[in-house]
Amino acid sequence: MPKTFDFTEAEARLYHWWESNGWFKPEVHPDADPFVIAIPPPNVTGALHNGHALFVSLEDMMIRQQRMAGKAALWIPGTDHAGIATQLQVENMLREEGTSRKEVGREEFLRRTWEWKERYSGRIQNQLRRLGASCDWDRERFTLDEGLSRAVREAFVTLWEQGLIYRGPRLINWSPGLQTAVSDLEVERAEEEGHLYFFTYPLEGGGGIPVATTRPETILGDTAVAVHPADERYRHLIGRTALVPMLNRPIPVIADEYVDREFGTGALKITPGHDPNDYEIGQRHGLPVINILNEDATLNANAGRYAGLDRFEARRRLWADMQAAGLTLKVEPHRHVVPRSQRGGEIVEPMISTQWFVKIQPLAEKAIAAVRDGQIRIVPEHFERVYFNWMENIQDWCISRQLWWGHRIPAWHCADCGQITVARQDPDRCAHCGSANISQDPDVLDTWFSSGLWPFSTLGWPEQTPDLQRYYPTDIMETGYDILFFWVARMIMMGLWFTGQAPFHTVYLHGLVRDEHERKMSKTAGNVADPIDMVERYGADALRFTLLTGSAPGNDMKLSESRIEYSRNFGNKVWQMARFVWSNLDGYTPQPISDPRALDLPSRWILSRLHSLIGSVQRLFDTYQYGEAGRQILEFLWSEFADWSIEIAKSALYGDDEAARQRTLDVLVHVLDRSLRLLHPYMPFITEEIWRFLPVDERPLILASWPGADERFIDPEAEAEFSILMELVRGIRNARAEYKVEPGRQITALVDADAHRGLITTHEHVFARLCNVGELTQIDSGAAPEKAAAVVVADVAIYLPLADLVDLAAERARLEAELAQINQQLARSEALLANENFTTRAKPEVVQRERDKHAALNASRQAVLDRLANL
RNA sequence: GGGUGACUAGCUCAGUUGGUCAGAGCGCUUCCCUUACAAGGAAGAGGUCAGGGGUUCGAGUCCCUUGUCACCCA
Repeated sequence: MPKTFDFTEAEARLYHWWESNGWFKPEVHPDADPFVIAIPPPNVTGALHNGHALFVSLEDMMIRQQRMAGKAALWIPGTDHAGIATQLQVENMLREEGTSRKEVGREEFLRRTWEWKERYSGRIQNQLRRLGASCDWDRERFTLDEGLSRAVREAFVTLWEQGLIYRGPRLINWSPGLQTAVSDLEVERAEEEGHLYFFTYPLEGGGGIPVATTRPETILGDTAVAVHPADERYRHLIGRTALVPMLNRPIPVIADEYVDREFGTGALKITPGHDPNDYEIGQRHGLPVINILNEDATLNANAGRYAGLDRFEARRRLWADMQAAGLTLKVEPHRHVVPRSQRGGEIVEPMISTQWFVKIQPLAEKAIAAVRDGQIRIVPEHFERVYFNWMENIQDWCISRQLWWGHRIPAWHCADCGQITVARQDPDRCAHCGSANISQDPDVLDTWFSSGLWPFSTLGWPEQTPDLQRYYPTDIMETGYDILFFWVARMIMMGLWFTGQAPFHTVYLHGLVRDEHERKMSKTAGNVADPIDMVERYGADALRFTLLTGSAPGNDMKLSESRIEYSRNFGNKVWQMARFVWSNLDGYTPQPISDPRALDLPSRWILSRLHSLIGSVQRLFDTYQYGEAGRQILEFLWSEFADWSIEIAKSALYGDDEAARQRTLDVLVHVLDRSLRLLHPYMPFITEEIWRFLPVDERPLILASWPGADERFIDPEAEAEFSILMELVRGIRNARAEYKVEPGRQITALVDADAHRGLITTHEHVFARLCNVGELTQIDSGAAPEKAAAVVVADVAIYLPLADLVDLAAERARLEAELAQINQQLARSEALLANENFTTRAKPEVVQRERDKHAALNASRQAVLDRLANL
């Protein structure tokens, strides 16, 4: 084995080896139960950032573990066409070329976008490979693939036929920058500094009502002024007619309890065409709806002389004119919520527009029920409440986008009869009047409409393909909580609706990876870090292990480089452990361990620890606690196997007893073997590379079986006995450090061990190796010399005669401190045991453990007291 | 307004069947290049687990409440 692991070289080689042998495919276990994850498809023209690296690590870990557990593990990779994001990129490119999408036309634009897609789609595949993703590349999908497009069409037509898709004018969110409608979810609202404009709404026949607004230009679209019916100030004005400033359009003064008497002037201008609340009020009162905006957010003819002006320019001009007309009162600074486009960042305008909608209620009901009755489980559980909270207040989904990049809506408008034909096959005639004068709707579907079908469209739906039959429903949907509504909820709704089955039984939501300023990774924030940078510096295993152990499900994490470095160091540590074992394998033939009870104490101890670890890891995996499992594996390997087992094993390995050597190697290899299996889903590369050097299994580690805990190795007695040895070693090391004994200086020790005399004499080599004690001599109680440091554990007292170093006063102080500590613990223990409620109601093993502890403490206390008396 | 989460060592964070759970990394102090590993080893210092109340024999761990912060939805 090389002295260190060259991850750069090995990662590429191993990945190719795995992939070219078809080991990422579920067919490696043709008859097994499947285990399926559909990847959350990243934007095809994007690049993966550290947030993506987290999901890749998690999903690959799940897939690898299940594959080792014998499942037909299938991880379906793929990408999303990401309508708005991609179109924006291509439009930017065109702008740089001095042209625009409207200039080049739809066909040319799409050609250019496909070109763009081809150029960038390889980037994500490469990144996934670099991270070690063991996905089945033969089953890779893209949302605009022919098959997936068929699925989209089938879904759309079905919903239309079921009366669940409708088209009509509604108040929607209009993004003037993107020139498309966007869904509620694609609008981000934040408080911003703005102004509150106070003015007088003139009344026909004289007088006026003071009104306040944050968007004066919307005055031009007002169709009423509302006051609270119980407001004494304005009550008498209800029923009168107001005149829209500058336009002199007459509108009624109405009464509505929605009006907040405390806000502004207590009177509210109503603009149903450009405000959701006003729209509601307008509906209640049968008010007309006036749209004053063009698609680019300039004002239209309804704005009279302001037509053609940009919305903000119109605001200034109108206000100036109103000022000149003496209608304005004051302008105050005001914090208010401003809706902005999630993608473009510009202010979104509520606007009346004819769009396509999904009547979502019937779908949502099924989706709520599926989680409610446990068909689908969300991890961590508290997100179920978040899910219900949203689902129960869900609004119809605006699915049309005025974009070109996406699935074109399969609807044709008839120029003759005005009817709509929705069809699975492109029609050439109107289904209603037979006219050939039809044209396809120009809009495309919201990207999430196709993503919602992902778990089954990737497997061939609507065709009943063998893959669909074998691998659907999938098992786990692992993704970030930030797209719970965008995507997960819609997959659940559409999965249930179209396949009659929940698309997965578990939703595992990971937290967000944030940068050092705790910002979410996003292209707009410009803080995206390419995970490959870290892979190149520390290796994929280090990054993966860090991401997997650094956070709890649903919790955000800050990715710190020092943590990645530590993971890299851990990988190296594992490599060195393996190299040590490997270097002792000359002439060794592995033997299974047949009788654990025949082994020495350190062996029984580490085997017991290992198998309890295996059990613990299994329990943690079963409850999705991957981080904790990973940390326990590290803790075991580093703090138990390396620090104790390997060190102690050296005595046998360097000795002359061939049988002992064989037994020791059997144990080391056994532990290493199982540990590598446990670690492989976390650190696939280094573990696979080590595996190749060990005489353990013919199969590659990626296909090796997942270990199970073997009860025969669980040995609480050995663990208890060995912990005494550990405590003694630590005590001696501590005493040596306190008395500043040079590490290289071998010392002798006198032992006064009561019942544990045998334990000490049998393990002299342990003390020799771990704390450099050359010779252990048994002595009678009280026979220790004065000038010696005492180390006490249970009924064992070890004296280190450090004549020239031991200062009696210091030693007394040391022992006094220890006594105080023992007394403290003893007091707690005694109080507990004296409590009848505890001894009768606590679990027996807990009580027994407390009794053992109490006995040991008592023994220690007596020994320390004796020693103090003798000093 | 509705909902969710966080508050644990100087910093970043683990701690999900309630009983060695008071931990890890980094940082800090003191030693050691001991033939697997200085990407390492050994020994330490450091926290009344935000405040209060409750359930329990026993609570960072469950319940209520207060405070601060963050996020989501309207």
